[in-house]
Amino acid sequence: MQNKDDISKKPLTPAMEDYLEAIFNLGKEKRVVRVKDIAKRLGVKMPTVTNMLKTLSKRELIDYEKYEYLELTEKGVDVGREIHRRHHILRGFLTDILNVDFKKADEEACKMEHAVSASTLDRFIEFMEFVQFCPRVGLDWLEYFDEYRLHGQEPDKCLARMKEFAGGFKVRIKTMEEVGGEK
Amino acid sequence: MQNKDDISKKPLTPAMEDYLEAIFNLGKEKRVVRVKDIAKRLGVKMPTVTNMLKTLSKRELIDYEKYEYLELTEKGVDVGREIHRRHHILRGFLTDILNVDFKKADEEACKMEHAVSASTLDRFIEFMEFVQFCPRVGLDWLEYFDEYRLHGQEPDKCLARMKEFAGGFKVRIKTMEEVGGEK
DNA sequence: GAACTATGTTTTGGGTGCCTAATTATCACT
DNA sequence: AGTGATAATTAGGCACCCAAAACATAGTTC
Repeated sequence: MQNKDDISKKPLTPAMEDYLEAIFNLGKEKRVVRVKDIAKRLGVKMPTVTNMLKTLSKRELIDYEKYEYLELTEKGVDVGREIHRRHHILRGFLTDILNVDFKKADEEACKMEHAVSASTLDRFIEFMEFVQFCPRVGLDWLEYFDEYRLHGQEPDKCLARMKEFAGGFKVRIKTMEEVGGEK
Repeated sequence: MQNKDDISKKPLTPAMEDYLEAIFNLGKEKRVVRVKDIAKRLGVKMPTVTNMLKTLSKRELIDYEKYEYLELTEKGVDVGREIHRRHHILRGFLTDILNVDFKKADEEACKMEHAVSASTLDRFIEFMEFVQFCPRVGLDWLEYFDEYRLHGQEPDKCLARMKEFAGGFKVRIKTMEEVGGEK
């Protein structure tokens, strides 16, 4: 009893999560999931996959008999979906907010998804919702960011935009020492 | 010649980067850096540190003779400073933008700092600068985000705030399917 | 039904990163 | 100089992740 519980309580390693995500995604793309496909998707060799499948099977995250098809268990699906969700959210943040190109965003999201806690991930979601939701920043605000990025710090431009729909008001500009810099 | 080059080209592992960052920070805090201090800082045992020091020494990232003081090489300082900078920026993003509490932000920045490329990190910096810099979103905008987080989606409030300094205007609200959601 | 092909598995081994236990070096003090 | 406390190292082992090579299974083709 304690033995079984111990197994299910052990935290998953990042690699396990990657495999479950890959299997989850392949399961949605194809009729059956093959060892070969998993290997290709993750850029590893087939024996490596076989090993991991045995581990995942012991953990009751997949149903798997050798030489047979494999399927995620209910628990496995939960994990796979959660990791896929993280990936999706973080990639969305990188592409939509920070304007990172898709390929790079996809790669980095794949690493970040193991570093970020559930609660912090929620903050990412709330933040992205907020950006879209609050009229003060939503709309074409992100386009301004793009301009800012590409043409350097031009407060006049940003100010001018502001004044288009608001009266003049005081601007407080913090020094950037605390944000960026090692000097 | 090829041998030596190979050594310097191999990418650093996350663990190596953590050690270099720790040594870099300790070097600024104390007169000398001890194995014991590194172990305490990173939450590992002393033999583990000794092992890693040998590795880092082979890579010419530290100068180190056993039982003697250790120092970062020029190359080691560069890496240490860069990692420290990443840590600082990402933690700043988590605390200042997403409102994650310091302790958790510090922990997660420590993992994220190995996942994010230099160029993406620059986007983080630019974004944070932009938030402070552009009067349209700077100022007390982040306080609005906090309210939004804590009291749920209340477009009226956000709209009301907006109207305080701008005339009424149309609001476009995107569905969140693409941002959050697995359903 | 024998050879061929695609796919999956086992065996063996390497690299990293961590640990414990036992050993050795260093320093301060009398 | 000798002794004890502190610091650092060596030795040995475990978990995780990967890969090359040899072997196993099933299906196809002639």
